[in-house]
Amino acid sequence: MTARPAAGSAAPTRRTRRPRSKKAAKEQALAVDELLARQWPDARCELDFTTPLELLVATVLSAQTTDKRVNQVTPTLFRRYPDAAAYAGAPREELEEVLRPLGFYRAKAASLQGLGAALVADHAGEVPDTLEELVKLPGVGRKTANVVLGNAFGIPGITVDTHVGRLARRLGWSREKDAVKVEKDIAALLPPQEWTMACHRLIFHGRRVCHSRKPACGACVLAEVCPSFGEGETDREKAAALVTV
DNA sequence: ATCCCGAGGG
DNA sequence: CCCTCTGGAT
Repeated sequence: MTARPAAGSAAPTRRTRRPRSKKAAKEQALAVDELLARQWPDARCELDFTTPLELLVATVLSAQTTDKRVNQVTPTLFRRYPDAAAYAGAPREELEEVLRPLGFYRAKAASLQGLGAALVADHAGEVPDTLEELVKLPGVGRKTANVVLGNAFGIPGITVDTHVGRLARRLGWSREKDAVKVEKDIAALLPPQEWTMACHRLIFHGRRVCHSRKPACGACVLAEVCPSFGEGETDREKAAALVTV
């Protein structure tokens, strides 16, 4: 435990707000979640799928690729490879041809083959519904596993991708850069039933407003509750944001 | 040039 | 921790 300055004393000048109580932190997180829910009522998983296997495959393919482009290849993919065994037995070149527009197509083709083989070998061809089992599958990391849990099985999962990690830090929810630690920090702030949708909202917001390089703070509904408001903008933009608010 | 809801390997 | 895998949009 490190000593903290007494409340109300001449506060040390720091960029971030002084440490809040656990209760206040949770209230801020809930407020953020509600504001984002209002702003992005259509936030959801944007990958097209009808089964856990389809979502698992689509999520593996979504690495460094837009969901829109994944959705362009998955109809062909799902028709051609209807089950885990089909991916395991697919000719490598045939798989690569379908995946080529996505980027990383050789690695992704290998992932899908290995994934199909592992599902057949260890799970009777079915997609497991626990984090531990999912992350053991080749090509499936913690982020992919949580997407499948939350969106195919309805099991609360926190998806820490580039957006969720960045927004969690800007919102003061975490100071960590390690995704697993960020996940724990978010888990302590929001109730499990909010986890999956909260992540979708954070991702929507990250893509449309809270950009990595040039966040549009002037257009952000979280301006009043965000400890990072105004950071990362040019002076001109900061001034514009202030007069707009 | 930089960015996309990453994962695995060195 | 870094690097690589990859291509299309902006």
